[in-house]
Amino acid sequence: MVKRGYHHGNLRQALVDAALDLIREKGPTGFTLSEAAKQAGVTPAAVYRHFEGREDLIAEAARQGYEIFADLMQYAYDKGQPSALAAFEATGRAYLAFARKHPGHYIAMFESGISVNRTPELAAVAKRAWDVLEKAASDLSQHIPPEKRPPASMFSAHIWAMSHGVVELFARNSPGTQSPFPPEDLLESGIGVYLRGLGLIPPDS
Amino acid sequence: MVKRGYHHGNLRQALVDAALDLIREKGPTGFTLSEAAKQAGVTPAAVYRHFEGREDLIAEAARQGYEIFADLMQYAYDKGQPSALAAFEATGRAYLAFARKHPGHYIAMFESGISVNRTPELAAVAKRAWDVLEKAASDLSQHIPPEKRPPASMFSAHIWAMSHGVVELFARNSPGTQSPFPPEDLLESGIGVYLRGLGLIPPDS
DNA sequence: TGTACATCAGTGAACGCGCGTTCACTGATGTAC
DNA sequence: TGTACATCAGTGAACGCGCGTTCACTGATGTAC
Repeated sequence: MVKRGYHHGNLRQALVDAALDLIREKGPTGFTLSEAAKQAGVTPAAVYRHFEGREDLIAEAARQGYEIFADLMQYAYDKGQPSALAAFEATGRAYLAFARKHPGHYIAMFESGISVNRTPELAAVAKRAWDVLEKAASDLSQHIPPEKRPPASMFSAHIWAMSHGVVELFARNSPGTQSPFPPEDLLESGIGVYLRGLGLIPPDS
Repeated sequence: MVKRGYHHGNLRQALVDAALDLIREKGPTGFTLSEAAKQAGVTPAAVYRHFEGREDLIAEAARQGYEIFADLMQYAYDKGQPSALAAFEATGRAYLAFARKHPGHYIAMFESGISVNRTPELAAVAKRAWDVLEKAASDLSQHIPPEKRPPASMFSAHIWAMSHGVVELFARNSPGTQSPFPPEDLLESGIGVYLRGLGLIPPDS
């Protein structure tokens, strides 16, 4: 435990961390500025030294999430090189791994209702993450004859949609109750079938 | 405009309808029991003649949504008969059509945080909808040699995940900003690639 | 058909609560000389 | 090295608000005779 007196030292980040905890535990609805302040050991009013308000705090949590997310995607992509297929599949797995490992960030990003266009910084970092996936899809589609090749943006949108759907429906408690299969397997097999449909892996495994 | 005096006549349903409107407009967070009551032209206290409370009202909205949803899925399935492929594709389209046409219901069902296991009725009707999709997937997979055939529940989970992902990311305003493609096209092409991957439609369209 | 009465579906006032936000303030820290 | 002072980062009290919920009530409706 770090000693502190009147001045906190790093209150801004402590508030973001508290917000992430609360968002994870209680959902974006249950999160309150006052409680985040309390958890950081500080008066609600102190929050206003660092953020414009409640929304601004959530937005910062989401921004940090996108930053981590983009880094993870980039790392997965790099690690899969030089195989375009390996790189692509690694980014798919990274998506789910991120959702699992950083649920607070994930919720702040995708379920809190804050728009990615809220600030230019937020839009930029979201685009960075997205671009990694699109790059991986683009690399991979070089193996498809040009006349049969779907646009990389469509390709990656399909994968993003399936990944997001698996997370929302099966990797969290909400409406899909529990999954009939582990979400990781579900996503991996789903992407497998999809890639087979594009002729990128052999028709029979 | 229907005349009414002291007694409303059909307050229960009027409250559900008001809730659906508010949920659509302001999200599940923005929805308040008091406002729903006001919109139905009634005192907040009157709500308690018909519902146990706020959550119960949302749950009823979700239940009605699942009812409509299951009916739509069933109708699409039936209409596609006797072709298993046509039936399956129709259910996929029905998913997106439902989300578009009944956004309030969709949000209450999938984004409001209420659990499908809240009541037996809710669980039952959700299962009914889900079973139609699984049946369609099961019919269709009869055309796959048994040893290569994925479990129908996995098959349908993939499709559900992609459908849900497309809706969440691209058919609503939230984080995917706007889609690079119309969501309907995105889902249709995604499912097409997937079915090709299962060998259910010819490799080259 | 008319009356008495039970039941039902609403009212309206009140409650306690926690929220986000504001404000003047003060204690701690850093810096110029 | 010591002192004066500006700046910074917190406090704590207060605010107005709308929320969900409760309660005793009353007006409207339906039914038995």
